[in-house]
Amino acid sequence: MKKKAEERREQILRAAFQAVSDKGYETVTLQDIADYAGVSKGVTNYYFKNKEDVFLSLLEWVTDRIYQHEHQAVSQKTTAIEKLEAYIHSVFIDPEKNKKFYKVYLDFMAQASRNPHYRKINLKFYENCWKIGRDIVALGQKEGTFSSDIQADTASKMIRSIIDGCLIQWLMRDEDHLHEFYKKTCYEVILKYLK
Amino acid sequence: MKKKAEERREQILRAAFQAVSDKGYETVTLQDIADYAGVSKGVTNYYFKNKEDVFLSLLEWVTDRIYQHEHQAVSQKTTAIEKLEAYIHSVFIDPEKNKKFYKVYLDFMAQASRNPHYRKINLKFYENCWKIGRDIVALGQKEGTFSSDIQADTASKMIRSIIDGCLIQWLMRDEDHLHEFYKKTCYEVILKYLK
Amino acid sequence: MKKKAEERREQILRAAFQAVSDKGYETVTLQDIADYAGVSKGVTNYYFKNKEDVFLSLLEWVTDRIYQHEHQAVSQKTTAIEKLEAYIHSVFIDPEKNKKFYKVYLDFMAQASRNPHYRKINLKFYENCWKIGRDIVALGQKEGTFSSDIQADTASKMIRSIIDGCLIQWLMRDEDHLHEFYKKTCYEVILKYLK
Amino acid sequence: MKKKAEERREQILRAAFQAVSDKGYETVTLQDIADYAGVSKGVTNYYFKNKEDVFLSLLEWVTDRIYQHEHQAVSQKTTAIEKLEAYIHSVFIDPEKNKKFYKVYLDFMAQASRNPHYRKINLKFYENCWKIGRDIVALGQKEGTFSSDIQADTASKMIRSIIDGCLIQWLMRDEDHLHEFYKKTCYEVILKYLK
DNA sequence: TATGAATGAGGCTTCATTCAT
DNA sequence: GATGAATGAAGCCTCATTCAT
Repeated sequence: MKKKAEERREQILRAAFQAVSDKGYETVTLQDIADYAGVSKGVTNYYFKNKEDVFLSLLEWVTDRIYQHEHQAVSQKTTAIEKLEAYIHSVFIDPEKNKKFYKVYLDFMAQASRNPHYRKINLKFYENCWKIGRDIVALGQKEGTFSSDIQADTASKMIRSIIDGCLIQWLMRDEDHLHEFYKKTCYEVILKYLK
Repeated sequence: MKKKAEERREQILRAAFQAVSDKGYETVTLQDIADYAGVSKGVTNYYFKNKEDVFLSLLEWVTDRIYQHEHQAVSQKTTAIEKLEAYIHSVFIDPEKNKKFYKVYLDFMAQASRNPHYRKINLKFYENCWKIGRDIVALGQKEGTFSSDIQADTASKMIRSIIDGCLIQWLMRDEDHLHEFYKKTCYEVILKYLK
Repeated sequence: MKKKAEERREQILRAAFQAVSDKGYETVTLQDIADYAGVSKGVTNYYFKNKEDVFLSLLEWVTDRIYQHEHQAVSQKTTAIEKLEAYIHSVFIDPEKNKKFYKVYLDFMAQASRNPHYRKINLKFYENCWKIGRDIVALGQKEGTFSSDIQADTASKMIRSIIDGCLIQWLMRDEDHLHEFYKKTCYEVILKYLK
Repeated sequence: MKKKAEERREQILRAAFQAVSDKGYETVTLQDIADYAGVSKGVTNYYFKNKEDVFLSLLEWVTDRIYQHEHQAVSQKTTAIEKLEAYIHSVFIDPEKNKKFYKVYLDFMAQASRNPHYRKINLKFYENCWKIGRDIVALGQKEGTFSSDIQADTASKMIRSIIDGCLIQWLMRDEDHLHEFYKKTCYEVILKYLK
């Protein structure tokens, strides 16, 4: 039954993800989430302590999924350049998915700016992302592909800043066709920075 | 009397800015704003059509102020490098102010991701910022300081992406002392990109 | 200045009449009335104690005007039948005016059913109307036109009941062209009753 | 469970009827209705979309109940005169009930004069009432009791006009003992008209 | 006299949460 | 486990009224 419960929770989180993406963090109601999940209103309160608990769980779940996806993509490549490409490629997955995630992610960052619980979960996500970046940079330096003037640690922070900065700006412009532009340019900026 | 009303509106916007920064876009109430402004509850509805009108006005007001400040800083310098430095310097003004603004700005971007009214105001802000960046890059290219391989237009988008990406990451980490790090590194990344 | 004030009050009452007819007793605001009167918001409170005072004055003013009009019409005729015709004619004046008045009058009767102040004013109106009816019936009986089986007093109550009943039903049906039907049939019913 | 909900709605409508009768359409609050129903404030919004929905439902419910009552009374008699008597008797049921209903009904007519939703419901009520009247008149004509000069259709409109006109005037006069007078005279006027 | 800025009470409505079934 | 009826807190908004100018 532990198994069943786990599935139920994920079903709700998945619904919550879609619901929040559609309606926004503060606008979405527990009723909305229940509707999206195709369950009754009470269920959410049965599997989660309260609304905030749903959202904290959602942030954790979604950032972890994103990270796993990125990690997997990168780990399948061998050279630093290939890994960097794979990373960017997995991050800029496609307009639909990026939109869905970054809408929710912006909501959570807005919360995180005032609520340490969200901040803590986001920090874990950051650290995972930084790790990916740091490893790529370190590998590139070992390969001689990237400049040894830069610090892998510092670079990892910048890589994620640039990625998030680009995808947020892309989201704000609300023109799907620019996705390609931001993906390509983001990659170029990072590459030039690392070389 | 037109004058008086204008002052009143700004007084309320100023209060709203502080209130939203403290409590968050969705959490803040009109009562909060009135309290911050030291006026009665009804005043907000007297000077603004409704809550959303306050917020739209606030976004417009605050982004315009920011832009004016940046513009002024840059226009006082003559070389591209000086201008870029001045730009970064005026953006990364200080931890307190950056925190205050980016908290509110994140809130608004979260709204903008679903509400075209906010998106439109933000786009105007973007365009202003891009203009600053584009002019600096174009000048740098004319001076021979910056590479002529890059497009000023493209670069201007990246400059702002990097800036916002850095400041958001900085805000999320909630460590004031990192402000210096992000400011310096942001500048370096941009410079390396432009050269 | 007593004169001036009286004119101002009437200007406001006239505006209030139109405003209430358009928007309804409970929906209309003092601002609406001021707008209709082309004066500033404060004026209403200057010439009337409060909102209820405006409405009480309005009911008094409008019912008195109606009565004066009816009275004048009837007094110009000599025979009972002519007077009755003139009465009905002046009551069923035209669709536009009947609509305007009965909308307001219904509002006031709804109030009067619970508020004795309105009830008292309406009673005065009733008594005026009854007087018209009673005089017509008495004259008709003296002439030998109307049956002497009926009591003039009783008949006067019925005459007004039938009139109001007809015009209210007409108003509720919201078909202007039925005005003629109700006018004609109302007259016939009364006549048959009196003969 | 559908059953339970239906009962709840009726419980609320019953409470609303009493509350509106006591306090008036515009004065009554949802809190009042909840109090009268002995439930919490939220319940009303649970069973009805909003305040207007409560009122529309109330008008429909109450006019239907009245009609059913009248219809039943009439259908138990066989001759036209008996039916007419039964109709008047069921309409002029007693001062208490007439007061309660006509207070509410006046409120609704005041609304109906501007709001087509109310008007539509009232029209259905009218049509039901007219049907009762028309059938009585037609029967009377077939029996030879009533004049064949009048049109049943026209008469049905007049019958209801006279009834409403009398009961409204009676309500406005606020003297319970006059109930008998209006009942008797109303009947006489109608009878004389039909003969 | 007249204006309209300011106040604050009060109502509708939404919704997280509880809890009996 | 699951449901959804019921509660009541809290916010937005409207508007009569006051009052300084």
